[in-house]
Amino acid sequence: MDNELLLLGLLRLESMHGYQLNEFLDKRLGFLTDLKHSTAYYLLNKLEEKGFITKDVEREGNRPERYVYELTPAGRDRFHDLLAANLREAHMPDYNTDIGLLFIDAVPAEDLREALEEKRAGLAEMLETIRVYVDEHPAGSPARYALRHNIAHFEVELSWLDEILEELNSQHIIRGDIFSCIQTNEETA
Amino acid sequence: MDNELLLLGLLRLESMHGYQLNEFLDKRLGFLTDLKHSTAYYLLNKLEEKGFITKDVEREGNRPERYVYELTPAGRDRFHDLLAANLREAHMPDYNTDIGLLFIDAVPAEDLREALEEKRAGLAEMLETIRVYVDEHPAGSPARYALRHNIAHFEVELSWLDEILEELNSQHIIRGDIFSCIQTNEETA
DNA sequence: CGATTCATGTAACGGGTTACATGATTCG
DNA sequence: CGAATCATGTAACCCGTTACATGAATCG
Repeated sequence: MDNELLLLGLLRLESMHGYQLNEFLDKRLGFLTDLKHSTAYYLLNKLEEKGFITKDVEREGNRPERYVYELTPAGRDRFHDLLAANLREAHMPDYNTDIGLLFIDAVPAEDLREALEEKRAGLAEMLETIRVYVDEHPAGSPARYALRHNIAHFEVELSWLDEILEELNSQHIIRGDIFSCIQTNEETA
Repeated sequence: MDNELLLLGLLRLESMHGYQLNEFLDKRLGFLTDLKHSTAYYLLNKLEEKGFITKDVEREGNRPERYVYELTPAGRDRFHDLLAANLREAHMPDYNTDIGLLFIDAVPAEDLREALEEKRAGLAEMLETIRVYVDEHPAGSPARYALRHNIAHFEVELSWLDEILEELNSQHIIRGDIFSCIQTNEETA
């Protein structure tokens, strides 16, 4: 759904052909999406079938033909619906990362430290590449909001890792395994 | 992969049958996974095919038959590999949420405020249910680490939303649209 | 006796990725 | 001339979800 929103949102301001969209996504929105080329083409076809966009054939010089997509009124409605849903919904911060954490008692302290240091280095590197971009975007622009949001999460991640690493270095020992999890009366829907 | 890790990690300490595993996941690990019953059964079969676990038929009284799974040595190796990978790899904090943020210039300020307030309320509620559990887990236990990690991310999310809401309330206007994104020389792999 | 629990699955679908296919054109 | 760019896709697969199916046993 979010990918659909992304495509509609781009076409809302400017009609584009698939290749052009993919270029934009790669080169200018690389910091907030990984949408693959084939996925984009696939989605464009689907959106056209559903009547949210229309396809126009175009050709520039002797280059291959290209299909320029334009938002329809129905597409504009769809965009607003998806946008409202995205802004309204609270969604869980990803917790799959923490699955490994549950089993740290199975890893020798030295290996654990090494692994987490590596993770930390990777995160720090990602953060640095993002930091460079944030200042290049105009203050108050949506992109800058998104980038700062991202940075905030990277920072928690890093300080979180630092906390664990510090405890590891101070001989702090992890007590208990996964079975020390207590019963949580999770309401079943 | 993370789900596989989770199942292997549970079976590492105790052989279990599918239903029992699912119960444990629902009632005691609900705060860090959403793994569905059918997915768990499917994964168990796959893990058995691959030789990471063995299946034993068991029956208690007149209850339906059940299949008790036990980790094999190959499974133990697999567990350690997946765990090492999980602990080592740096993975991007989810950015799909931010796609909506890119288009906030398309929403009237009042609607935007309302939507974000709703998101905020949802997040705050989730956070409260988690907070209750954290104190009930023994200090230094893996589960507590995971819970606190989760809480930290919820907190950034909330203060992040508060920041935006504050700017909205102080008549701060968002300038520029998605096309104000600059070119980021993302290295193509 | 009806609902819930115990226990295991299958079928269809959804969303996305990877790898592959195609073919002209322009660049070095 | 070979490589990269322009331009669009298909096929196979992967991981996971939803909805459905089954059937005995126990609970209230």
